[in-house]
Amino acid sequence: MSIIDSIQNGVIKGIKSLYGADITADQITMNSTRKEFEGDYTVVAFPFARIAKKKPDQIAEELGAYLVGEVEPIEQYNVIKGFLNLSLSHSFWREFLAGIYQDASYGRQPANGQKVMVEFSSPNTNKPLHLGHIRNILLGWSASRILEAAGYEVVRVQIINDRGIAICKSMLAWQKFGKGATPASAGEKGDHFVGDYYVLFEKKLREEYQGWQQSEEARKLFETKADTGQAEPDFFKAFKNTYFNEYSSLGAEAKQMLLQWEAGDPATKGLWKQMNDWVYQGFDETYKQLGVEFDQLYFESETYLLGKDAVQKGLEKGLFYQKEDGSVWIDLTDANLDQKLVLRSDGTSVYMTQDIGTAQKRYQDFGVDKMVYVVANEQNYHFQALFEILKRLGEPYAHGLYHLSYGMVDLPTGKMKSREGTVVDADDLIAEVVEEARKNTADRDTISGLSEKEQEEVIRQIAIAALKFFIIKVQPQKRMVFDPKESVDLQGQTGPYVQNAYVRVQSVLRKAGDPPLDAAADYQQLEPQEKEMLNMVYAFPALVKLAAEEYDPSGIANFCYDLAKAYHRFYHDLSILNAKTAEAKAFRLQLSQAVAIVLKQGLGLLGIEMPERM
RNA sequence: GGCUCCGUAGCUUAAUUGGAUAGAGCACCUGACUACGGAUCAGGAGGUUGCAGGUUCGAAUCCUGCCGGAGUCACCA
Repeated sequence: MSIIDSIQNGVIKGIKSLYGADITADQITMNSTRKEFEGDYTVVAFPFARIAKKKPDQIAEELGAYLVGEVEPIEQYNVIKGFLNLSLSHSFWREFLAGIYQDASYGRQPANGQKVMVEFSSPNTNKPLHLGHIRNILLGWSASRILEAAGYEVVRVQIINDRGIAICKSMLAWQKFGKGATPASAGEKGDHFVGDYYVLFEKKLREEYQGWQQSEEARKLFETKADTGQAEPDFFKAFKNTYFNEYSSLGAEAKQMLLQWEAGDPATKGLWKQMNDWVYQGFDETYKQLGVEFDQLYFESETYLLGKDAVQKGLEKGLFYQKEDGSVWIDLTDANLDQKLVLRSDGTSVYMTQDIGTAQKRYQDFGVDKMVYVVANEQNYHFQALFEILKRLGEPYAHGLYHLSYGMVDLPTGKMKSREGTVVDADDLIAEVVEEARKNTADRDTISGLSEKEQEEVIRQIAIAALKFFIIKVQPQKRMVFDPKESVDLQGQTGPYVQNAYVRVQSVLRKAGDPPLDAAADYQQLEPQEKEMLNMVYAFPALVKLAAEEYDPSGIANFCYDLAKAYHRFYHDLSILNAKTAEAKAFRLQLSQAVAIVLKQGLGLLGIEMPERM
């Protein structure tokens, strides 16, 4: 039983014995004592005023006296304006520390027998990954690590959007203009290579469209179809989609290619497979840089027809209804949602159909209890509807569905727009932070003893830490501003700052050798800096649990920063190896080890590695 | 327009889920050990928590109404 539970039980008993009232644990407001006051935990007495019919100060006083006698580790208390601050005995903290300072898995919960699937990244195959994907990937990866630490078995998946008109555009452009080039011959990463042909297609289409606008046909259309007063450029801007679908020869060719793909034409399929393979090789490099991997990939080309059976069954059960034109719908208005289409009038699937089918397939494949979808908040509505439908279909995992929704990433200059070329490329960004870390490392003489390969690895760890921490420290649902200049910062509230605290510990431990630390048990007078860290270390496992319940890694990031900060201060204020007594030295070495373990665990949950030197 | 999310120092952001004097970082200014690694530490300045009401012993947090921003309301994905 944790000390928090003990105190709560003590309060319940205390209220009963002092005032004869029954209360429950959730009526107790309790938190860590703020730094400026004496104590470890604080119980707020105000809520009991009504029950006890006394002033909060008096209640706090009486309850404090009761708890000191009742709950063993509580040694003393003080009351300030209705707040009861409780101090635990030094021996409690010494024993706690001795128990965990060598436990490298401290903070991890035992397996809970439940399985959760986390879907993240899920890119299209016609373009390289960008900053938006990075936020998605980092959130997905850290959420999965946190769930693991909370005791779940985790299955990491992505669904790859490998079909459709977009990839056909790249294929067509390559076929027409590529002259047989390959990523190898062009000396380019495969995803960038294929993305360039997508851009080329759009460029050629634009040229074609502009030429067409001068034609007789176009002029006539403008005269007959334009709204009165509509300027010519506005008209043609709005007309672009129709042009692509009905007039463009490039558009017709791309659509023809999509039809051939759907018909299973071997040549088209071959080209499609070739180009997608190039893309995957490119993606894999980026994933490797970011240190993420997946247990299972789902390809849309294999799942896009799923879900029709489910719709058919739902129709028979009366969950769905059919309109006269044959389209199938579900009425979600009583769930505060709309009527949603689940099958087109021509019998083909929509996004929703596919997602229903894919969820069912995943359950068949893995038998998971929960599914987490990491997808940007522009799809909030879609997932509400999807989850509601799966619930009504009676899917066994329906209670465990969660949409980990996150806000868009903006630049200091505003939104990222592919048309304006302001999209931040993932690989460029990674290269930039690595370069910055390299420069900073060169200014110091801290790792020159390592081999070149080891140095390179340390530089990469620092760079990736800066990037990841910068993104993960912001709560997911918030839209965030990403300033590339700040993201490469290695000082202040950053990943490298936290790494540095860990590296300091390692440095001290190397100097200390491996002395026996039994003397720590006789260390009497804990300093405030020490108690502050002990409180944090103690709170870590509960924080991991909370992060898992809320699918939110940002709290872990902020915690790691606070703990690192506390350690840096401690390190500055108090001497470890030259401590005045052997007891103090032993205790501080234990404490340093415990802090290092928590920092390594904590950053590990964010997907950030710890260097031993930096 | 309906629904959803967001609004905290110049900028980027916390706040233990309703608790004490709203806490950090960046940028700016001033300092620190011939000592365990200065990617560090200490100090200064910077706030009407978008605005106005309400609930409460207590509100950045909950409720109502405005203001501002974003997203979404497709037989697209």
